[in-house]
Amino acid sequence: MKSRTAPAPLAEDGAGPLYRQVKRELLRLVEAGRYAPGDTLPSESVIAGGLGVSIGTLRKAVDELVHEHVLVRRQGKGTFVALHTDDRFLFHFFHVEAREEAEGEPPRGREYPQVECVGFARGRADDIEAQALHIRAGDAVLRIDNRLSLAGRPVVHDRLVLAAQTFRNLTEKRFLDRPSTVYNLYQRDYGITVLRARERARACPAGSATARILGVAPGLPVLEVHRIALTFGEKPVEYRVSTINTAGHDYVSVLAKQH
Amino acid sequence: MKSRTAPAPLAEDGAGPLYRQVKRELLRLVEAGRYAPGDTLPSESVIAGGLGVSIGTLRKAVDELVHEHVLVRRQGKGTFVALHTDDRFLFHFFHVEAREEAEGEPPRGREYPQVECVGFARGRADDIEAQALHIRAGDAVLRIDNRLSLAGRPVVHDRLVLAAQTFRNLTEKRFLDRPSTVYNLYQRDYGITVLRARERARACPAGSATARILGVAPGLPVLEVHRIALTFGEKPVEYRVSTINTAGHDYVSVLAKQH
DNA sequence: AAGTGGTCTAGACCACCAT
DNA sequence: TGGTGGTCTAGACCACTTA
Repeated sequence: MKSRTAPAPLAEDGAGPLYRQVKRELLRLVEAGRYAPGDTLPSESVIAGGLGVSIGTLRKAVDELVHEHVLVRRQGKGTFVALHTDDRFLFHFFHVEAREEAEGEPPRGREYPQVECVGFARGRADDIEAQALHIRAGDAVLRIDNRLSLAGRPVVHDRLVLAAQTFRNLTEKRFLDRPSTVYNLYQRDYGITVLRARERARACPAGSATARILGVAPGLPVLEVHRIALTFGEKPVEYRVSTINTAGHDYVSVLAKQH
Repeated sequence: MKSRTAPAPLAEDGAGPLYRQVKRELLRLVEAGRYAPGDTLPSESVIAGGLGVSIGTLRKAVDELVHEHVLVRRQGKGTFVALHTDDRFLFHFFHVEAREEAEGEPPRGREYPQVECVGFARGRADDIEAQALHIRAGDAVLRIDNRLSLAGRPVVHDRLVLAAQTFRNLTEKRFLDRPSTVYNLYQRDYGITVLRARERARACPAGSATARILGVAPGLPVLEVHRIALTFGEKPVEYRVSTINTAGHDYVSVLAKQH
């Protein structure tokens, strides 16, 4: 969809540099759904004119939003509100990779996990879930269990916990029928864009449920990753516990700058 | 130290946008030691003039280098080659945090680890170490074992493996007498700046050596983090295996943008 | 050819720091 | 007070996409 109308001029309340005010204003428009995921924004000169700032200032604001994956620029085409359909986004949040065994192993690069839903239940939040999702203990939640396989072998057990109030009418069928990733579902059906996530990892012995799902012996050391996915305003959207069989795979991360 | 002289004009070979060429040139000067860690660079207008580009273009190049932690800007003072003494850098590479136990727990924020050297030995690289450090199996290496404690309790066993050829004359005494972090030692004494690192984590049972160092039962699930620290040109500098007792602590990471 | 983002420039002014 | 980086502007031109 195309958003043709330019935004109204900035209010005068502005704290800090002008380009930050512009950035906050754009963020506000995206958050409010004025510009929806996938939309083409008005051209830079139109936005700049509408807000009453120079194009250089507008560009600096957009630069930061692009860097934060809120917007995407494509030369010659326009500026878009980021969509969670690209492969790029999948690997932004999926960090499990096969370990290169011997030397002669071909570096197969990143692999798509095959996802299989093995549980979909409604329940009441326990203390930990409530704290993670900023809801009250006892509030209604959805608990979804998935098995992720790489090269045909089960490697990860994901348990997703969602506030039922946020994801109204989310049924197992709707969940299974999603065309793309889970985060794409959140965005497309609930207007929720996952911007970033906090993760904490620890080693622990496999519990019986996980052991069954992954096909390993109970008590085997596995990696448990607790993730809280956040949207605008640091609001928690999803609490996820990933249990990873690290016998042949690693949890991978890169520290500091990529370029 | 102050670097007063402006760089020479850019060669004409330039591929890509001008600001990238400028960035490469500045990077080259830092790499070559022309601007050393801690140095004040010439002012932006002087550099821009020397290179024959506008100040805006120079600033865009510096922007990227600041973002990659190669340079640091301080308003009113100047632009500096980044030093690895700031606390900021410590936590850039130290990602272990106490788990908040119950609700009433005070959020103590990040804690400095207390480091204790428990081993310093010379040896020959095995296949894995050689591959990690881009040297040949059998080449001379240093192996340093440290115990890291948080709030007085041993939590991490670090084994550092370094190519002896890169770190000539590094003795146990010199290592112990370092004034600051290990990465600061690399930079100050060997001119090696660690820019980024790749890490791979997995769960496994504690080996006997680690169990002894951490004071846990052998076989307890622990988190093993394999890190390769890189300097300019993606050159590996250090191979480090951190073994973490995750009974009361987590390995923490943030995905996607921080701002 | 027209419209978009990407680069580059030149200059004015502000905010901060040292002296 | 003078020098530094930080912000903002206005305009020219380039590179890419679409029609």
